[in-house]
Amino acid sequence: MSTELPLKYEPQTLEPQVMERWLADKAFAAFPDGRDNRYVVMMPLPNVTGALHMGHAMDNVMQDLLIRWHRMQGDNTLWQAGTDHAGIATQAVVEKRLKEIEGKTRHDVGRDGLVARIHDWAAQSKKRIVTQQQAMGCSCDWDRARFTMDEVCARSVRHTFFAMFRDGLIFRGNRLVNWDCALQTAVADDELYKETVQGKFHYLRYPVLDAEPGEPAHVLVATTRPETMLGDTAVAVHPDPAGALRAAIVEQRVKVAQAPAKEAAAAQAELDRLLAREQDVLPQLEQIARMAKAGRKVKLPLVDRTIPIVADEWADPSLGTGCVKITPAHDPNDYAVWQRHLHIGAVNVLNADGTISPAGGKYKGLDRFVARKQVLADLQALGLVDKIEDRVIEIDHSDRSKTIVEPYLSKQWFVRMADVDGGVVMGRGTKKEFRARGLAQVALDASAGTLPPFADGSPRKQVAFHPDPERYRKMYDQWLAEKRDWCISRQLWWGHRIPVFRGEMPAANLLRLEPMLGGQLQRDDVAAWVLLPDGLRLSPKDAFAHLKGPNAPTTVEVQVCFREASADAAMGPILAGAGLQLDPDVLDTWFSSALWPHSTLGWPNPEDAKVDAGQSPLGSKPGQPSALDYWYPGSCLVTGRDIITLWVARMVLTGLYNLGDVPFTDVFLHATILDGKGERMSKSKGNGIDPLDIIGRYGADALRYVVCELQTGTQDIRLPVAAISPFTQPGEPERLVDLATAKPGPYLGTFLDPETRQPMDLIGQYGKEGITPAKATSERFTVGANFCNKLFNAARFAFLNLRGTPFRALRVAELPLEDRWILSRLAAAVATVHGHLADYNPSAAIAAARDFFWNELCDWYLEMIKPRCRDGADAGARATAEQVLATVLDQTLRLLHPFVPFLTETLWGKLRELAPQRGIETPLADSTLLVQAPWPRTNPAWRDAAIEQDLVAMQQWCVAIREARARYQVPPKDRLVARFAADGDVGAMLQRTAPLLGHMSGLGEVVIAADAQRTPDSATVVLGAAKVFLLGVVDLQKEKAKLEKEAEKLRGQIGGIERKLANEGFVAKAPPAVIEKERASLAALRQQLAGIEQSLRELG
RNA sequence: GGGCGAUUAGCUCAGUUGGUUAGAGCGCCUCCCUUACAAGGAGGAUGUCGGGGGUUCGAGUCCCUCAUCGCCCA
Repeated sequence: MSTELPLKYEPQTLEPQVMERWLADKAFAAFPDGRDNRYVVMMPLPNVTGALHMGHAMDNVMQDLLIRWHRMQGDNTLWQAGTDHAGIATQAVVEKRLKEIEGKTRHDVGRDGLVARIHDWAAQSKKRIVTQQQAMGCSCDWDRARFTMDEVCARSVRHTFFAMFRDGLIFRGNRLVNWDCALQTAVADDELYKETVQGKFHYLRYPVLDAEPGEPAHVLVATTRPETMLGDTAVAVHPDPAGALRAAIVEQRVKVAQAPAKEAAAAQAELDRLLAREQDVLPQLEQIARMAKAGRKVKLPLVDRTIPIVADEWADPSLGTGCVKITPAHDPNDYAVWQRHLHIGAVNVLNADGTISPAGGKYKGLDRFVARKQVLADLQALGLVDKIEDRVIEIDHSDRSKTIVEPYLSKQWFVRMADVDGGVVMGRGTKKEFRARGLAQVALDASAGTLPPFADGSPRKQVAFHPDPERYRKMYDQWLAEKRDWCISRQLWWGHRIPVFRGEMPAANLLRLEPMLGGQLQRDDVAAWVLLPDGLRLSPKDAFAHLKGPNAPTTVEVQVCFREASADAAMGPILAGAGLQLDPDVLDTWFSSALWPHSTLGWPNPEDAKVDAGQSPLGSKPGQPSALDYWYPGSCLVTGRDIITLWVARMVLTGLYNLGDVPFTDVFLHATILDGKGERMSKSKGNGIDPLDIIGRYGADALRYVVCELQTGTQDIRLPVAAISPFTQPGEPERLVDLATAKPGPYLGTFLDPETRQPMDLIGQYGKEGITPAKATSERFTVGANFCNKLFNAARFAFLNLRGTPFRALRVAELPLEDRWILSRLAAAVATVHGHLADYNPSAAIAAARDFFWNELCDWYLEMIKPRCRDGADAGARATAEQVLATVLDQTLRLLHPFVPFLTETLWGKLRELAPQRGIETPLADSTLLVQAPWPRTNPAWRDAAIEQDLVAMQQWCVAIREARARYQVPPKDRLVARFAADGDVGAMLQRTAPLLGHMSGLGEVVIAADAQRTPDSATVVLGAAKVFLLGVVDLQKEKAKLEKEAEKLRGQIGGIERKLANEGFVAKAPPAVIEKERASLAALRQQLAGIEQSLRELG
């Protein structure tokens, strides 16, 4: 470290120097060694879509806090860094730019071309992210950074897919997805947003086939999307319309009875409507329900299909026509009806681009919105449109393309989460192998602690959540308990391609291949399945047998997967000859992220994992285990609540599946960062602010301090954010624009400056559009900057007084009072901070550290030793003060280092120069860099309850005297004469602390005597049973008013306790200890009141 | 619609198993540029603990209910 400390605290120059030093020294690098105590944190990999925001800052700071804390405790500590390729998000960003800048679509540049461009984008993003993380002080092992698409991770993905495919856990099936017709891909639920639009509700008539006398000629249904009728496969009616309607009426009656006045009319109107339906609609519904039971059918117009009427509770007799058209391929609820009535089938009438498919008959090829008009016109011409109503509807839109998404039935790949007959082998081939019922179940067992023990009988580790174990475990368990299959395919080009060759072929062809394939299929690096047209999936062996049997189908689908990616190129052409093609889809990003805790360590084989040039190898060395053997399972996953299901659960189950062990034992769920409006910060909302903006203004330590302070428990954090207006003139004062109230600008992430009405760009993406960039700030961070400034100056004070005095072995018992006190408080603070960190409570930890440093070390200790540090003071006393000061500063810097690493590291270097050996009885263990120095340990011998008690009492007197000085406006430099009227314990305490008390409260002369007398011009301060008279300051009126006020307050408190003690119930039922406590405090308060009343009498 | 949570000082948040008249930081008011620090020091003011009901000798804390807000899942 540089030996010269600047005069002022300047994080902007200091922090980069410190990080440079850490990186040059490879201070964060981890290597397996002989230590058994390990600490491993796998960074929740940020995605390469763009830059990090404050939510990531929270995540990274929490991890760095734990990592630095454990590193200092001597654990072999690995913080695994890296990034996620984030399939759809990244592809969408790059496609958007391609369109904007070059006017091209992905089809123009082709699959390889697009992927190459995304790689370029990802490389830039990764660089930016690392810059941000290093600026925040993240102490990751940068030589091990991974990317979910690099060779090491890709091999893990491949081997995992292969194993699950071989085990029958991965399969291809039907699924209703949200289809983005513009991007031509499925989008996830969290990539949707709803928009309310003015739409229409169309009532359509479907003619009843062979209507019998008395039966309606038509069934009336209603829809907002008439073109979907082309895909209808049934019409549904409630099986018991009368009962259901009756139930609705009863429920509504209750609502009417309970409705508050302002809602009464609306509730009554709804009840009236339901009652009317009993007359108007119900009779016909009853009849249709009977028809459904009789298996009657209707004729679907335009496509001339005959479809059944089914009885299903989805059809609500209190809504619409009471009957519902069922389009399983294009509506989630209808899909559910299909699952209950499989015989009705499903007809997909859309192509991937949103045009009508051949199943739509003569509408084939029309865009869905064109088809909508055409279908409606044709139905009208046939007189089958009953009426059309205006209606406000909410429609899902794709966040990526901003277009309306369509529910769309498509074939997707899934991981089976449910239990499997015969179970699933976990950790196959490892020493930890065991059998589980299914993937979801094994993850449930991990949180419940019900995983089977290891072969040697020792318990398998489990997963615990913090800081609210029950709440978070419930979230995790409830999601997993559904055991819903995990859809892992995405219709994208960016990602890990699904490594399955598949295609249909005549059964005869397959049989002809049997002699050739027989041997191949015995190999353990090839897996294949044969699917029969009815969906039955058979192993090749069973398939050959089946195809030779009596009910053999004519065509089958064959799926083949190789364990090694290299086999694809070799086998691809051969398989193509048999009609098998590599599946075009890619895997869900979460599939590769789920493997992160072991893929990064080189699974399946760290010995030959191909890391990048210059990176730390993952394999074993003579006498040292591989990275995987040494660091798996890891320790703690630090992430946000929203990711519990998406990620935590999946990491647990893949870890167990591949390695037979959990990926980590603890999950720390930190708060979500919200903006000033209380909305979650996110890239897609454009309200995320760049930590670098904050760091540039306040410093990384200030950012970290505040982020730690904000992390209290389970409470989400509101962070009001302002823009620094870029439209002020030079010389004009800075103007902050509150983004919670500022009007939004033309693009996401832009706002209007209220003064100039000009737009500002807060996310730095609209330079091309000519929008002025603006930096964000939040005044919350001044607290952190102030703290750092205080620390800097306190250390500077110490440095001014440290003169390289050599270490001497001191005996604590012989030290002056203030030294013994600060050592006692230090020991307490170390224990408290450590305890709060162990409880995953950074806010309480930093508050405790701050309280010690500021309220005890700075406010009292540094002031108390000033007399000893002055020139001319006793040399021995001064040397002792220096040694204690150096020791306390040493321990304080260590204690604060995980929170504010840059500043503490800087001060550490200077401290080591000025006090090369620190310690009291013996020298403390030293380290060149603080980042690698040992964490302070509580020295129980330093704790001294009696001295702490004395000092607390002394401080109370001091504050009371200062308050009197403030009240009488005694100038700070005036030394007062004080007469303490005290004896017994209080008198003894005052005797012991008199010199300190005198110094700290500006007393010139101190008298302590049981019979001390006031002078007429004395101010009186009463504390408990004792008083002090401050001579020569009094203003009689002020003095009386003050004493009256104190007396009044005491009378109030006494009254409260007296009432409580007079309450028979309290005395009878409260625990004796509580009653005793009340009696004691009553006595003390009465004594104090008596003292004040006496003083009042003396004043006349 | 189902689940999980939140609502405490002007702002952002603490408040452990129910137990004196509820705390912190920021902001605010008064005084002080005292030789580490004005990004500081000394002192001070500030609350119907979202509304209503209940349990209890005693409720910010436990229960019910309503309102508002957030997150996850459908």
